[in-house]
Amino acid sequence: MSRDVRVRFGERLREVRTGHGISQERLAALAELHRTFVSLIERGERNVTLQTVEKLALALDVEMAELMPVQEQ
Amino acid sequence: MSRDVRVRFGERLREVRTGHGISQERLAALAELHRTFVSLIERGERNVTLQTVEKLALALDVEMAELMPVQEQ
DNA sequence: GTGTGACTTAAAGTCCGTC
DNA sequence: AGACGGACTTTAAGTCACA
Repeated sequence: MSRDVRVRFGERLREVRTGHGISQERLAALAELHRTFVSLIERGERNVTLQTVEKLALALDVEMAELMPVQEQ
Repeated sequence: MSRDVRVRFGERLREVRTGHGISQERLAALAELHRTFVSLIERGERNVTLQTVEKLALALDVEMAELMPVQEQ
C-alpha cells in the first residue's frame, strides 16, 4: 500500500518550493494562500483540491503535473 | 485568463476514460466513487481533491500527472 | 520562518431518484 | 450510458493565536 497522497504531495511541493529557493511565506503570498495553509499542505495534513494545486503551480511557474507525486508500489 | 481548472480536468478525465473504452459507471466502480460524482467531475462541476485524483488514476492505470490539465494562456 | 490546535463556512462527496 | 435534482454527511478552505 502506498503512503497517503497528502504526504506524497506535501513532499513534492516542498521539493519544488525549496528548489526555487523561496520560503513558505513567500510561496503563500505568490499563490494568494495563507502561510499556515501552505505549512499544513507540506506536512501532509491537507487533502488539497485542484484549485489549490493550480494556485501553487502558477506561483511556482510549473505545470500542475510537475507537482503530482508518482505512484508508489 | 484560463478556463476553470474544474472544466479542464473534467475534459482531461473524459479523454482518458473514453480512451480506455469504459463507461462512467464502470470507472466509478473501479475507483470506488459514485457514478453521479464521476458525472459531476466530467462536467466540470466539482473541484476534486488529490485523493479523488489518485483513485481515478489508479482505476485508469495512469499516473496522476497524466490526468492534470495543461496550463492555458 | 515554520509547526500546531482550534475554529467557522463553504464545498466535496454520497445516495436516492427521474428523464 | 449519461445528465440532472434534492437532501444529506463529511471534509477542505481559510484564518487565528501561540509556541
